Amino acid sequence: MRQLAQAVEMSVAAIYHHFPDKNALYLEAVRFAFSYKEQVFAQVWESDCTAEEKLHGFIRSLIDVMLEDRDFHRLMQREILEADPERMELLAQGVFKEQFCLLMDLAAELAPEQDAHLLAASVIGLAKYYIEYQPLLKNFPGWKPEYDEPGVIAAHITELLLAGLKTKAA
Amino acid sequence: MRQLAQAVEMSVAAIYHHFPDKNALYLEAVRFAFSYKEQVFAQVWESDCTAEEKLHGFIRSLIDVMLEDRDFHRLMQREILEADPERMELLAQGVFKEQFCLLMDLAAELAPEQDAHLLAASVIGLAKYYIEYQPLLKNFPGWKPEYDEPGVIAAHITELLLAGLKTKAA
DNA sequence: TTTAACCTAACAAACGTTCAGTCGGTATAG
DNA sequence: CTATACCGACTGAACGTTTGTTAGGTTAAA
Repeated sequence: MRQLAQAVEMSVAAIYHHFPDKNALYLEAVRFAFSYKEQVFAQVWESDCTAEEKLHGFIRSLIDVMLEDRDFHRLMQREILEADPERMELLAQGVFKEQFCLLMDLAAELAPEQDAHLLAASVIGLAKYYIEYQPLLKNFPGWKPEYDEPGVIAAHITELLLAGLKTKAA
Repeated sequence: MRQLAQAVEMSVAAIYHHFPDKNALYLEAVRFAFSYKEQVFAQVWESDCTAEEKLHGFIRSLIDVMLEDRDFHRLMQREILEADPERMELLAQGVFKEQFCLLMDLAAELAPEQDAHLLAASVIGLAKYYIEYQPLLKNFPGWKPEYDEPGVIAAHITELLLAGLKTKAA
C-alpha cells in the first residue's frame, strides 16, 4: 500500500478514503485490467473473413496481448492460480465467458462434429503456453530465435489445429 | 517460518539451524518436490510400445501427476511465474530438460519433417491448460462432467495432436 | 456549514532473523 | 574410570522491519 501510494503520489490514508480495504482495491484493479483488453478481440470477431482466418486472428491477438503486457499476463495467471471457487466464478462470468463462447462458436463452425468446448480450451492452452513458458523454453535445445516472433508461434498453432480438425472431420 | 515450524513440530530457530535462510529452504523444497515426480515418467519411456502409444502415455502421466497433487502443480506454476532468468535456467537444466528432450525425440519420430521443439511444447501446453484452468472452464457453457476424467482429456489431446501431425506430414 | 479529499502519525500484528543458552552424546586427556 | 572439552540439535525470547489499517485533524470547494 505504501509503494502504491508513492506511485500515485498520494498518502496511504487517501487510498483508504477511496477503497474500503486492500482486497477491494486489488479486485477493482483486476477488473479494470481485464475490461481494458477486451476491445482487442472485438475487431477480430467483427471482421468479415473466413473461419480459418478468424481462428488465426484470434490466436495472434491472444499472443500479442499477452506478449505486449507481461504484467497483465502475470496478473491474470496469478488470479487463476490463487482464486477460490467463488472468485473463479466471478472471473468466468464477468470477464472471460464472452470471449470463450465466441471461440466455441468458431470451433463449432470449423469442426461441427467435434467437441467445441475442448477445442476452444485447446486454442487458448496452446497460445498461453508458448508465452508463459518462453523464458523456460529458451533454455532447451532446439530453440530458435524466430520463436520470439508472435507471427511464427501463431502460424504454428493455427496450422496444427486446422490440420488436426480437418483430419478428424474426414 | 512460524507456520512451518509448527507443522514440523520444531522451533523456528531449529529450522535456521538446518537452513541458512528462508530462500535456501524454499529452493531445497522445490528441488525435492520436482525430483520426486520424475520417476513417474521413466516407465513411460522405458515401455516397449509404439510412438503413438508413448505419446498417449506421456500425456496421461502428465495429467495424472498434476491432478493428483495440485499443491505440487501450484508450486511449479508459481516458480515459473516468479522466477528470474538465472533461477529459470537452473530449473530448466536441473529439472525439466531431460523430460523435454525425450519428448522432442518422440515428436521427431512421429513427424520427422516438423519442428520438434514447437511440437513438444504444444504437448505440454495442451495438457497443462486443461488442469490449470479446469476450475475456470467448469463455469463455461458446454462443460461436461466427463472432463473431470483424466482419460477423456488425455484421449482428446492425443487424438488432436496425432491427427494434426499426420495431415501436415502428408 | 457541510462534505469530500487529503494529510501526519500512529497502531497492532506478522514477518524474517538472531542471540544466548540448554541438553544429550562422544571423543580425548589424566 | 572419570573429568573435560566439544559437538550438533534444539529452545525461548527478543530484534528490527514491514505489513494492513485507522484515528484525528486540515484544507478547499459547494
